[in-house]
Amino acid sequence: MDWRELDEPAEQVAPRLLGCTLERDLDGQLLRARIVETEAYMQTDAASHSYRGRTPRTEVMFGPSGFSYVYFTYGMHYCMNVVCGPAGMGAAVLIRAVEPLAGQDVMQERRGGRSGPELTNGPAKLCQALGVTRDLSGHDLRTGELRLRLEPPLAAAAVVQTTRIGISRAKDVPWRFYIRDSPYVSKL
DNA sequence: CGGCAGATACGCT
DNA sequence: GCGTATCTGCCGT
Repeated sequence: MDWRELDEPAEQVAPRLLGCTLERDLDGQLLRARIVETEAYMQTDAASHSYRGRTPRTEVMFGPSGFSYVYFTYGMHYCMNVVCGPAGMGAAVLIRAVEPLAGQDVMQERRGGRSGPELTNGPAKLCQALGVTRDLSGHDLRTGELRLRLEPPLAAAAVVQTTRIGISRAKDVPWRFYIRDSPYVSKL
């Protein structure tokens, strides 16, 4: 596991995180999930929270890579990012969808009884399933109650690159990546 | 299954 | 004040 890979620009880290796993310790249970969809956000990017410079909320995006950036939006949802490089730049990768690997029963409970892809096929859905809130923003993903495990990179042929979703600016930038044919992708 | 409205609070202008 | 890196339920096809 070489965490220096996260120092690369977000558009490079985003596809790299596909196939990697998230581990979450919650109420004595271990939850595991495989990342199947990501989006890159760079400081020079009008759609990024870091675009207009440092603020208390986005400070963590400008810090070292390998930490989480969790934000609250639409008055009720959390979304989680993996902070990446280059060092000193406000860049991060949004985790848009994951595939449950362990602890599906807990996730189902947390998701109001839903099952299958509805557990985690969206950035706010996966945060609800995994119990990720703003308390975990700025958390070191190498250790503690929420961890990222780097797995070997996927073959390029298994990765689809396209435009991002749910934004109003820089809509044409192709920085959304997902695993081809994964049923857990938020939207094709 | 696709489109639309409503929920609801926070950060930034 | 206003817009939001969203989700859900409800409607129609």
